[in-house]
Amino acid sequence: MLHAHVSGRPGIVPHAGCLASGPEAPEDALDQTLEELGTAIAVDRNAEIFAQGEPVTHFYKVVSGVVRTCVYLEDGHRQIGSFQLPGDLFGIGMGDRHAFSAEAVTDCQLVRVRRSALEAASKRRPELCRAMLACTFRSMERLRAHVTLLGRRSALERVVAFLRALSERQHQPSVIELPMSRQDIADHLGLTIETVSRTMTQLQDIGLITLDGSRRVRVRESRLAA
Amino acid sequence: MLHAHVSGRPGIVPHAGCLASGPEAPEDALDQTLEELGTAIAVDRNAEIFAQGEPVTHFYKVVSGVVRTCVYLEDGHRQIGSFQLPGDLFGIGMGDRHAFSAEAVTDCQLVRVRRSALEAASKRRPELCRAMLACTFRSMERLRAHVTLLGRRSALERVVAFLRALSERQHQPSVIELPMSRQDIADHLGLTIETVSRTMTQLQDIGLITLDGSRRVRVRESRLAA
DNA sequence: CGTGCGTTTGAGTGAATTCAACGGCTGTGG
DNA sequence: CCACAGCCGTTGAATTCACTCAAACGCACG
Repeated sequence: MLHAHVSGRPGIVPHAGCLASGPEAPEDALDQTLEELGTAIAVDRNAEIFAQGEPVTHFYKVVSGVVRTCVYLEDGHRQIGSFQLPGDLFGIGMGDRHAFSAEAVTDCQLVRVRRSALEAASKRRPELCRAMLACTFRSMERLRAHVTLLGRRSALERVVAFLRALSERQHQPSVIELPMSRQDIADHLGLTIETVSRTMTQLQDIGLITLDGSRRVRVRESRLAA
Repeated sequence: MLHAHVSGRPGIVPHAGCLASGPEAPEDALDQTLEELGTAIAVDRNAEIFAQGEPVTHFYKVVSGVVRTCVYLEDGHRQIGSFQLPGDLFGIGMGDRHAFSAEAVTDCQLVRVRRSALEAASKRRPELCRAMLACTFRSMERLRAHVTLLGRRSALERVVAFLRALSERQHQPSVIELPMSRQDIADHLGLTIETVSRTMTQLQDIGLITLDGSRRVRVRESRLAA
């Protein structure tokens, strides 16, 4: 079911980090401003929020659900740069055109803000600019961590790191809900779907995790040590 | 370690893929401010500029030479996130501690600015904050491009992309000077030194490039097609 | 109770790594 | 000026890990 249903119109802008960014002190003002200036929209699972190459007209915040930002390569491959979880901002950038696409991994509730509105507000209120800066830096930290992950690590290390990152943002750290498909995970970690699957079962065989269906992972022991 | 001669440079240096960021319109103010507030320093080849985990006290701009920013992993591996070329800024971030190290690839002339000084200036002058934001966004674009590169591409594609990015920042696009070692390139592309070497000679066998010593590459034909 | 998609599992292949040795440039000291 | 040492880069051989191709499984949905 590929079908959009973005109340209003399709969207906007480049994204943020690697696996989300939680709200924090300096961003409270930004967060609040987005809510004030923005409008709530609903997006269906797998719907496109904005496409690579489109003009950047809006910024977004995830209220509920999960969003993926990805690049489609000439050879048909897809690279998922990051997943956005509730509380994360994405689409904030400077370019006139989106460098990547954003798509809903699950049904989503988003807040959408006109780029022009946010820019106008940030001119009046310098602290907004500082908040955006802080937000962007944190996105960059995560992106950098992802570069390190993709650099020279085994399939097992990648999957473990991925699960750990997810678990850190979950309420119940010992039970990880995977909102995305194996294909999504593979495209994020630079692996194939088969390798992700094999690695998961390998982790189960080792005794690190227990698979409860394909979308739920129970973590044995307290921690996923590398 | 102190050495001046920081003439205001004309705005040049377009930037490229995953290699640094060149000054542009919105950053001119930032660029100029750095020169005003900062002091010139010289750094020897392979010297450490700052280390992972150290408190963030300064920001830097490359005047001449090349800098690498890298992360050292527990297992001893090193991941080079990016190379900074003349005109590029680095070390700008929000955290109290550096998430990565910076080292001189060649002898370098840098401009160093106290973090506190820049922050104070940016409070007085909102346009500085906006300039930093723009600068950071561009860094992020490059980082994102690098993630895509590392995701799922062959050694040949990685090396070609790397050479292309370098050539785009070179005065003579058809002659690429490599300031860094094979090990540096390998750690940047997520490959081994042997694979980088083999791929280079392979490119030469194909007829795409000519190696003129290990640090100079002549590009045959006009373009390095993917 | 089928149908279809996503996931798992299997077998074989291939690209990049590891291990190992050689070659060549640079800089230093005789 | 030449000889040598040390480092960096290249090349070779064998191995390994992830990929490709292919088929079976299982769960959700109609």
